[in-house]
Amino acid sequence: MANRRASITDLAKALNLSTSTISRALADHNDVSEATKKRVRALAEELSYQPNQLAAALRRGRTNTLGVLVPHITGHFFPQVVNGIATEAARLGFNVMICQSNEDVKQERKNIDLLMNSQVEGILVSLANTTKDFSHFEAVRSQNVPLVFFDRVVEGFRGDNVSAVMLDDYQGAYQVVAHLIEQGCTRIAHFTGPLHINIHKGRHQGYLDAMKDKGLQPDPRLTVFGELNQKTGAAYMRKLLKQPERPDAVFASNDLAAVGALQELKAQGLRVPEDIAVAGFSNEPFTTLVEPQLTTVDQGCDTMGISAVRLLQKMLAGNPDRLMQPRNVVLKPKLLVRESTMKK
Amino acid sequence: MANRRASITDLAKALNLSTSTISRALADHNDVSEATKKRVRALAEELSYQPNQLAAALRRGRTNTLGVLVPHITGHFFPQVVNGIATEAARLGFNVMICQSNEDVKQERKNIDLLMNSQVEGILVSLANTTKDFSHFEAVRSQNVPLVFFDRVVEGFRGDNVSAVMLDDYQGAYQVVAHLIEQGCTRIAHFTGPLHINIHKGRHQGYLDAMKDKGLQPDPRLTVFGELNQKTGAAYMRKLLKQPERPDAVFASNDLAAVGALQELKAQGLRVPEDIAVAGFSNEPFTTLVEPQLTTVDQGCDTMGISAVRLLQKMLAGNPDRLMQPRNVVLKPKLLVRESTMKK
DNA sequence: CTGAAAGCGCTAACAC
DNA sequence: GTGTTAGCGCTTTCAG
Repeated sequence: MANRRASITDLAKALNLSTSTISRALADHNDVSEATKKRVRALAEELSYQPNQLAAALRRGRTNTLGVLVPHITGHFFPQVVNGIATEAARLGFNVMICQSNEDVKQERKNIDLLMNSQVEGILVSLANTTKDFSHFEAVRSQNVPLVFFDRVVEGFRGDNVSAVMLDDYQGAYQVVAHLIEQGCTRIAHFTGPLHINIHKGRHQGYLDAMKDKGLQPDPRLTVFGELNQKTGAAYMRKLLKQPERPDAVFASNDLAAVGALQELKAQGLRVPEDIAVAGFSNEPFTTLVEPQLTTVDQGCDTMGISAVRLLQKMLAGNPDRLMQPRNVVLKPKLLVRESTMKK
Repeated sequence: MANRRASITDLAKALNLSTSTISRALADHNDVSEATKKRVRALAEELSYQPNQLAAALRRGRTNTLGVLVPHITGHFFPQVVNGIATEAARLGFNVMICQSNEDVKQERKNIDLLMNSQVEGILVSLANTTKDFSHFEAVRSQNVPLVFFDRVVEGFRGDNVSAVMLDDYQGAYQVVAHLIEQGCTRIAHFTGPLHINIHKGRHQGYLDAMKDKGLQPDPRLTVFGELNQKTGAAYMRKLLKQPERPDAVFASNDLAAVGALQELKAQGLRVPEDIAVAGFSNEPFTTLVEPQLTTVDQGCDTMGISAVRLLQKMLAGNPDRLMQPRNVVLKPKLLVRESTMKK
């Protein structure tokens, strides 16, 4: 009843062949006669033989597996990127092992260990937002397991066989603001998160530079710093509307805050975009479900996953004695103009 | 430079000890002297030794890994369930291997093979919606690898060590409709997907029974069958509004269709819920972002994941000679009443 | 075309 | 406390 799984040895005994012949037959080597192959396959099928990857990988010294570590497996962004990773990895013949850190350095460290213990051939990581110490990546680097950071990348940790893929947040924000100005807006407010996080820093700078380049002086009273969610977005909007000179547009660094602003405006009887235009960032699925539909920036999540895997693949394929220089890929975001900013 | 990973053998040589002692020291066995343990640990640290799980698992005959197969890794529902699975599995000391079938039986089959080859100790599956043939699960069952289906379960495939976790869709729909009737609605329309899919069947039946139980005769012209998304939801609504006797409520079998209906109503200048109430199903994140906020049914995704793992754990822990009878867990959904149906 | 033999890195009897 | 030995299931020289 316990039905031990059939092994190559079992097949060998049953067919009165050696294990090597069985192994070769199953691998479809050309130096095995068709007749034997047929017999082997038939029996394998009959016993529903399943090769033991553990043993094969141990013997070969190759697992054909990539490790992925993300802060969350939920939400919109990361699952999308992971999907890109999984798809591209499958295309290249790799399996993928996925872990989440839950934004916790402790778990991040534990998962990196787990991936290393599992003998993955390369690792793709997006950092927990509390990660300040990178010692757990030392082992990865020192054993020359290629490492690609994506989206949330490290400034302080580089080296051979360590690369990064990120989005050009600056560019994305710049495009949004330039578009708003083109629509005739001049007093453009900006909701931003903490500037020590690279995405917010980039988006904020893009906002400032676009303003200046178009000859507008950004009014510091129109930039609001803080948490960015639906609630705070609404609160920030309310605050701004109380000021004497109110804005004619809002660019929020994420979509949730933009929706909050949108709802507050509607609640106060203001029209969007006629009175005040609103734009977000990330192209969350709900941006097409609110009214008016929200202008935002698409981050090409799949592309990020795909690029990350390709980068890894390059390091894997490269000459092992001549490690790859660190390389950064910066992806171009895409402005999606929708109703919430279309004045003309 | 190539920096081969340190092995137990390396440690043994360096310290002039046997591999068994090293192995025991690292595992913190009590029959190794503290002094030796210290030396071993120190060197292991220095060489940043990483145990090779492959070898250990091969030797032990246990991988401590559960396999998960979902139709998608994106969207809202599945990542949430997978999160529940991963969290509970971690709590129980299991690793998790996640695959997606992309709703394709071919890939489903391939992934099941992959999981079996990887020697997972149990498998959690939500079926691709095109899966009609279950032969690929035969191998799983025949080798007594415990199997838990969740959300999308099979009717035709059962056996020892095969269980299922699902949502009581009937109950959820019943609650929604009972609530609508309580709000004074009598002409309640229903948007449903194809009835051969168990979730739609259950929800439809819940709708019918709730009506009848409350003394209302469901009008067949108010039930619309078809694809359920934002676009079709709007279209179905438009169609219904053209009929002479229009509904005073709509219960859509998913949230996207409900939002479509909502938008159509607003576009035609009707008030929700005053003129027509609207309810959906699934508690998608966007249901609190639309206006009015959408009444819906929460499926307790995490709970589903957690239950599935616990069920698996029970089978794993059970007497291997006395296989566990198939068991089904049916989870209770939770009605979330929001603005879109609050008439009173 | 097939077989014998070695070994991937680790663990677990079994000895002493 | 520590060492010896065997072997998990597979692949891969090397011989024939």
